[in-house]
Amino acid sequence: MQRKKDDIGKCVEKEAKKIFLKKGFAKTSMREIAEKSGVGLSNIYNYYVSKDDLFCSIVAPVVNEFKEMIDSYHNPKNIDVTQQWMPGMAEKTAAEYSCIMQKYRDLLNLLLFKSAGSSLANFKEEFTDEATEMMLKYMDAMKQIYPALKWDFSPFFIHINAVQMFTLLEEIIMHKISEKDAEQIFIEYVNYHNNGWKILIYNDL
Amino acid sequence: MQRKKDDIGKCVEKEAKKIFLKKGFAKTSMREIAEKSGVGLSNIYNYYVSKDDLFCSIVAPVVNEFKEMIDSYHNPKNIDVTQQWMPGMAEKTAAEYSCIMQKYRDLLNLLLFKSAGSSLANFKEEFTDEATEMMLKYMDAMKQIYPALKWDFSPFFIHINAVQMFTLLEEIIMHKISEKDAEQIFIEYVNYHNNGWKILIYNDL
Amino acid sequence: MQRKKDDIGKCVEKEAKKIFLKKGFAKTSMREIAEKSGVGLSNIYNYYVSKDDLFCSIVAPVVNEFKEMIDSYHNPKNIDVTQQWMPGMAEKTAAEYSCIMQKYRDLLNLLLFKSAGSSLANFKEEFTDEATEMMLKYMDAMKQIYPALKWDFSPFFIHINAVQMFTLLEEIIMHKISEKDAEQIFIEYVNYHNNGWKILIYNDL
Amino acid sequence: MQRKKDDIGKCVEKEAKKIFLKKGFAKTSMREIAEKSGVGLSNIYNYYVSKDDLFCSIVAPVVNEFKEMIDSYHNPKNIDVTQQWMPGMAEKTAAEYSCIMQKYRDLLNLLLFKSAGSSLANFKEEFTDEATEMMLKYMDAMKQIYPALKWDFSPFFIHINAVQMFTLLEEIIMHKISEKDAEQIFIEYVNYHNNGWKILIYNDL
DNA sequence: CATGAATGAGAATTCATTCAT
DNA sequence: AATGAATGAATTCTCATTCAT
Repeated sequence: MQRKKDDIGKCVEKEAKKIFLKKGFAKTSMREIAEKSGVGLSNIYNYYVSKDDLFCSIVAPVVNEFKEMIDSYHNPKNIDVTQQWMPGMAEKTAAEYSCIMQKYRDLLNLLLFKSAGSSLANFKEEFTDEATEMMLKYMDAMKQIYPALKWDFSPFFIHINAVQMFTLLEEIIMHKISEKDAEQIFIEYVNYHNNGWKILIYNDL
Repeated sequence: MQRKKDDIGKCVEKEAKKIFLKKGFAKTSMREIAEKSGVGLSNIYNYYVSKDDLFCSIVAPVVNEFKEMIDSYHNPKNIDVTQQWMPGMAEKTAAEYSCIMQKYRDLLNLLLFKSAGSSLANFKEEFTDEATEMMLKYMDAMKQIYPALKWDFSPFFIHINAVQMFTLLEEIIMHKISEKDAEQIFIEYVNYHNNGWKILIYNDL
Repeated sequence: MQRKKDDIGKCVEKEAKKIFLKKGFAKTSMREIAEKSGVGLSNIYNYYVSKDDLFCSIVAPVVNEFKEMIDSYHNPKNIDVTQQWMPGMAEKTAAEYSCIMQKYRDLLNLLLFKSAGSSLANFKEEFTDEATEMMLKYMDAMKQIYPALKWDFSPFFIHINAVQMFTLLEEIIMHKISEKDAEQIFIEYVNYHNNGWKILIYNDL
Repeated sequence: MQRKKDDIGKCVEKEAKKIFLKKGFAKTSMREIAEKSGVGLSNIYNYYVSKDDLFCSIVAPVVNEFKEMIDSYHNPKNIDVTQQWMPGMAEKTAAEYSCIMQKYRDLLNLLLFKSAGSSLANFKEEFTDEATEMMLKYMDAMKQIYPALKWDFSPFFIHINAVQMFTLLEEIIMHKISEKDAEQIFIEYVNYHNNGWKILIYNDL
């Protein structure tokens, strides 16, 4: 009757994921997870500290990707402005989002729509806050290098942009847009906004 | 001990609003509302059919404003295309959102961030779906009048635009942007997007 | 807005009857009665001491008929055995039941099927107990007059007979037998049992 | 503090049975059952899905006996009409009822008198309906074999007979007739009615 | 006679989590 | 690692009835 540790973990997470997706974090009970996964209710607590811990474990891969995304921007060589001009950065970002969505559509669904009640309920907000700070630093760096251009955007404006990226993800998930269509949408979205950015940056010229 | 009907209603709603704002719908208990408002728990049920009913009552004003917004667009004279050119429409819409946000910032907060678990949990989605259908009809009408221009946008694209309007509201609320700043943001937002629209509509010319 | 006393009473009872019939005593709430009848909930208590009192009032006519039935048997002239031979008595009884059912089918429905939870929940039992005692006395009297015949029936046997009369009523009500068919059934029933009685009474002869 | 599963089950059911018997299903609270049985209120829900489930579990044995009774009649060899003449059938049926009553007097009491409010509230009606259908089929079969005799009884008449069997049970239970007396009563009852049936079946001859 | 406000006890059920084994 | 038993606080909601006006 004893399965291997990994086996149990995978099994519980797999079933829990299904139920979380259907009912959301708050309305999912540990009991149901136990029953559906065939693992003893109390045994689950040998693997996960709490319901929240279980949820976080499930959703960890996508959360980590986002964290790595942030980290990569902290790495100085990634802001080598001579290499990485603003629009290029937008493109890169969009590509990353797109990639994440392809790999983790379900988990994103969980994270963005089903996490109410969990400790990740505010993930979007927290992440975009960080991303905003990041971006502001980047802008500052750029200002040193191209002082002639306009780099003074309000934090709020930057934040909005970060969030709207998520909005895009949310819409694609919610309307079950196919991967192929989604890719196209990302490209269009970036083009659309790159024009916007360019106009703003070269503003007074 | 007997207060007037209005008194009770106001009192309960006022306290409930506070707690809903702090904890969200799901994590707020009727018990607490009763205690904080000084109204007997069971007595509340003489005024509101259920916790959900109470929440909806509190949030009704802003919900109604949105409904009226939709209704006004159903009224043919509001889509008098000869009078109401696309960008103008966007401006009008933005003004309406801005106005709603000024009047009902707290209620919007409830509706957009704290409604998980209630029957209004999907308000944003439902409203933007309706708004999208509305817009598509408008586009159709325009096509009859200006057949040379491009009016074929995908429902998804339209929907995104509707949702991003909400994203803007959400950001303003969440970051506690002052009314004055918010107004400015709305104007900039509309300008920014009007340019986008124009380019798209006059596309092939 | 003020209706006459009678008016209110009738109105409340009429609506209450409907609801009691649909849901039974226990699952009917005074609130619903108040709402459906358009009479203020607390005002109902000016007319009826309690929910139970209301139920009893509604059902009073049929209860009284049964009481009168009992009383009439207490009246010595109704047991004038020279006039009223056993089978005749059965017939008379059946006729009475039939008559009651014709006049009060709804109330019987209430009394027999919907009274659980009220003070009349055990009406059938209580009535048949009384009827049984009655009958035993009658048998005793008969024994004085026709000592040659067999009059020694167990109380239980008598009781069964009384109850089965109710069973008949219950079936007719539950299966919504038409008045006409019901009448025929009563006649057949009595004939069937009269034969039974005769055989038993003349047993050893 | 931990008892074995069986222990708990038995203990809860035993106490619940007592209370149900005293107060009836509707007026019995899970609270009281928990207190009296010394089992934590919420713990009961680890064994029984609901109050109704608990009640049904208690009463299951007798319900099953009735189900088996029905099933046995569905088995063709049990309606081997050459072997099983009508009166014999009646006798067999009575014997079965008698047997059930001997084994499950308390549970019958619950089922017939205390089940109001539970999902078994209409057990008698539902069972007799089924039994009636059964009997009608049997009559049809008999008609093929003994076409000269009268087999055309109205469903209602058949139903009455089925119900009266229950009435008998009810009376025996309610008046706490001893097992011995009850047996005698069943025999007399069957004899009494067998005569009735014979007369009816050979009616026109 | 009528009303709206109020009450307070009580209902079933849920749930995440812990504990002893 | 695994299990079944146990917990206890919490939850929404119901209801007959009373009271002040």
